[in-house]
Amino acid sequence: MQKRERQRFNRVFELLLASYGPQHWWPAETPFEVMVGAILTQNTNWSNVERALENLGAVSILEAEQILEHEHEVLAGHLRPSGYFNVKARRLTEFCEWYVEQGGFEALAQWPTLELRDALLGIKGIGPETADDILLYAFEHPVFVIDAYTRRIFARLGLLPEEWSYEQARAHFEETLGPDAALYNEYHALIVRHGKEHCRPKPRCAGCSLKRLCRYRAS
DNA sequence: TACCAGGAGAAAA
DNA sequence: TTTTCTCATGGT
Repeated sequence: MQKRERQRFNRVFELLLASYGPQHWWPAETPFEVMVGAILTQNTNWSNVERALENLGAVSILEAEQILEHEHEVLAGHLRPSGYFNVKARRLTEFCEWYVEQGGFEALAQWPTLELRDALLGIKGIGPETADDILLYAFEHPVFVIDAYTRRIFARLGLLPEEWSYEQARAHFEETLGPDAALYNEYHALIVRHGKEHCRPKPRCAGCSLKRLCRYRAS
């Protein structure tokens, strides 16, 4: 059963990779920038996040200590293009306070996966998807990221029940594919690429150019 | 004009 | 416990 499921998941990955090629994720210069991007991209188009990151980079506040030196209004002003700027300024500040308290990247890189995940989920504003983005793309832990595109695409392919919780879906991907951070990295990036281009909420995959992928069904 | 975008937490039912 | 509401800019 699991072997068959693994073949299905691998087939989808092969089709995506053949269609789009390697995505070289995450689009960031440093692990900390990955973390900032993961918070800013919550329910927001990435192009808007890039504007906010450019604003932060332009005034040299792309390090945790630098972010903490700024007032909420100043930080929120730089984050404005990413939307929800007041919420995200608070979330980014709370995250940076924790990050600095723990000793920064080098210290956190020594933590076991589950311990780090639990700690991240304990920070207000860091939910499961954001935590897993950070774990996978900043710390290279083998954690599969489940986002809206993953749910939509795999539900339409008949490979993921829509009613499953985040943790159920993540466990299913990880048990099916086996622990492989490099694979998870590329797979999630390809899912987002395909989701952006061909799998919008409505209409259901009409006009999708990936005929073989979108016709693929578990059988 | 309406919809959508790489969520999360608080409030209400 | 589950559902609904709020946060907000920018592109299509």
